[in-house]
Amino acid sequence: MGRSPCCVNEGLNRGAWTAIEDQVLIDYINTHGEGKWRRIPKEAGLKRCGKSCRLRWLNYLRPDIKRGNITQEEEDLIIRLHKLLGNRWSLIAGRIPGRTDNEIKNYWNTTLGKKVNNGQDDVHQVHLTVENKNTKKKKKKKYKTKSLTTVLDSIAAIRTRAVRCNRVVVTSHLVPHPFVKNVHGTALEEGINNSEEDNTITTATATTTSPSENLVLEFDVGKLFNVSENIPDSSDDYWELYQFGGGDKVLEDQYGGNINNGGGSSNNYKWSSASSEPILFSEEMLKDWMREDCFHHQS
DNA sequence: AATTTCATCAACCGCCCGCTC
DNA sequence: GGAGCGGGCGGTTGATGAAAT
Repeated sequence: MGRSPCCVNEGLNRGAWTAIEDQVLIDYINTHGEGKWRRIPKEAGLKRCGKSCRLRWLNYLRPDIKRGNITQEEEDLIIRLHKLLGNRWSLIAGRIPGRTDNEIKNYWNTTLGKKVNNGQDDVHQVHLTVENKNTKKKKKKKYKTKSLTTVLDSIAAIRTRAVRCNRVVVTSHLVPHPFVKNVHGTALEEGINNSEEDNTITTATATTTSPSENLVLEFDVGKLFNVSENIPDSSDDYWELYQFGGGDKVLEDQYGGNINNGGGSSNNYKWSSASSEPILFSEEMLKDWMREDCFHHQS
């Protein structure tokens, strides 16, 4: 049995919202509050899908939405958050007061994606010849810049949803990198040194039968990112973002975790969902993340 | 001035997840 | 345990105005 549609489309208005519709929605939500979106069209007398009402409210009508151009500070933050979180626009928007995920996503796709693109090397400078729908009648092809997401997708599979990352595949040509060497030393060929004294990643194990094969890292992300014990160094990016976003409380809210920050020894921090599939990262992301200055090496 | 191309962004679409029954 | 619902999310589309030709 298929999934029932979110609403009956017949007789519903589509496209841009009118000022009257906006006012009806605002009045209704001011009286009854947010939520129960599917009830709203019926009860407020709007000829709109409940989802459409939700979107209109969240992206446009909400009183706390900030209007106007994205500032330089916000832009920097978006870039850094995107580096950290990928295309998880709602999470990024959650760290930027007054901005919506839709707005940030649009801003990225139209402006920042290109900016960041221009600062990268050739792998991002991919152009595709595609037929533009608007010019179809002219039988003319033009170049259209692919979105960064699409470009990255063409390089490797990227899981953008919040997942429990417990296995990472590092392609063979990236394995002899300082990060891997520093963390695992000669363990690549001899088996991973899993002692707690000398490894930053103390809970990781890795398997490979020869140096030419892809390295599969398996680890317990809960232990790896035990925020109560391994608070990042105040000099690194993550710590800044962590502080900006409100620290433990935000992680708890966003990931549904239960963070023990009271000095106890238990680690019950959890991620929102689990997957046993390995996560593949693009070469560019791996290179960037493996920069020496990305890691705080414990002495 | 007219036409074409480009940039922007609100809105839509389809998928996913958590919750309830 | 599974079906269905409600809500959330990210990707994509299309209308519109600006800029270029």
